[in-house]
Amino acid sequence: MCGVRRASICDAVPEADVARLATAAMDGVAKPNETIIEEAGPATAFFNVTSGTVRLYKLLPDGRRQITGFATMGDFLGLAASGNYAVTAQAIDTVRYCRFSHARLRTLIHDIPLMERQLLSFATAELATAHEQMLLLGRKSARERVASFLMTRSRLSCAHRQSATHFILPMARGDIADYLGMTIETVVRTLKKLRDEGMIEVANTRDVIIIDSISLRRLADCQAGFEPGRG
Amino acid sequence: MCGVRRASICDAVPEADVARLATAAMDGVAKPNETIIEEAGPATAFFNVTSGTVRLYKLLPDGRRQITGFATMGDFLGLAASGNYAVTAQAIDTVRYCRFSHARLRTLIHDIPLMERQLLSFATAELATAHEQMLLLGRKSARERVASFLMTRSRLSCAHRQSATHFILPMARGDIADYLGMTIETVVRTLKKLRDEGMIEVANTRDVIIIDSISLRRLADCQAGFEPGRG
DNA sequence: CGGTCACTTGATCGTCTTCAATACCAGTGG
DNA sequence: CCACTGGTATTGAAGACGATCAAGTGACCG
Repeated sequence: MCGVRRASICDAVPEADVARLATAAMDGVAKPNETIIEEAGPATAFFNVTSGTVRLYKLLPDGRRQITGFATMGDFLGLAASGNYAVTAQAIDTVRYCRFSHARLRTLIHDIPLMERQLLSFATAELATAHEQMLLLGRKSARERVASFLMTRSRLSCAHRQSATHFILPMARGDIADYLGMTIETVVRTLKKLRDEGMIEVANTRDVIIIDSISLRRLADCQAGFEPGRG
Repeated sequence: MCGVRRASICDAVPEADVARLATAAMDGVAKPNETIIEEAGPATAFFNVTSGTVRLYKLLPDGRRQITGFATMGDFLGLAASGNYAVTAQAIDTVRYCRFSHARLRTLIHDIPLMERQLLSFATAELATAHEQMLLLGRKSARERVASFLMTRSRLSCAHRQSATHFILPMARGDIADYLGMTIETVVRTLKKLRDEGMIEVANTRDVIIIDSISLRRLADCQAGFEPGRG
């Protein structure tokens, strides 16, 4: 019995089918920095995160890393086009999840056709997020990237019924850097600058308070003129 | 009656259902630079490209553009998570397509459940491509980006039953730049350098011949040591 | 305490952008 | 036929943004 009922994939599943879902799922826990799925590894299961935060990333042979996203409660891991996973998924903190083997999921999808629609809907939403991130990586400045990141975290906090102006970052500077396509140093300097300019407050390196959300949003959305003379 | 039979989405549709598909589809043509779907516009239809090349992009308020991908024969446009399109789709050259209204597609999916699986499969493949592009945009150098782009075009040419070493780029330098997250000038200079180094040949700005595919691939995959002293 | 690890800060460097000029090519009309 | 035009491509010079390199700080832990 796992937290599957509260998770996004299963929200649309009729109450009557939840029991059947539960029999197909298996609980699991991953410790910090434990790898849950590995890029290019054979795709044998789907995962549904029930708590904690996961980093999804791809590596280059020389070690350069691009984090393609973070997964939290309700998110879905393991969609694979070919028979192999496209990205590595690694626990940032302690992560709890439900695991569905492909074989079981197949029969499940057969029994609950709505499930497939749910998966398509999830994949499509992910695709839109990926496109947004491509815009960030290809065309935004360091300032704009960090501002966008903070606004996204703020929205996420809000969606989890928590404060939009005060939230805690589960990931370290290095994760943020590899997510935004920059270096740790530039992330630190940019955060410091936003702090000095009075847009945000940062405590204990993980604790963020958004002071001037108007300016921050304008910066994240790349609307000019948030502060004349400092382009 | 459109080229729908040859297109990827419908490949898996039983021959018997093709007729039903055809009744739901409507032919269309887009002239160069004509917009087919618009970012944030209400999503009312799906499109299946049958010939030509489409650029998919997002814009920033100040005009910066990120091309998220190119669509060609067999590709699918218009997957939308919310009720609105995520990216703009614009014809590069003359584009022919099939159009399915959402309403009709819905009944179609009801009739042909396999269709939904096909859509999910397409979306998942797109997602993997997007992740690959995020790695490129966030972590690769200009040289590596251009090499990756050329290798991708080579693979595409190959998949279309044409030469892997000689192909024609349907898009202009500006499109390549906005796809790779760089400027036109840097694209030009990088291509020139690869030409000077004997990896490729370029004629008429659109005609590419890959001379040294080993080195080019090594560069694209970011494996060091392709040419000592010129890192 | 001495160790490690993450974060922060400073100085320097290089890649890519920006700005500007020029070349090129197709189409148009004198 | 040839100037003229508009768009795309190319090349050069200068500058900026962010990366790299290096040092220092602080927290946590054995």
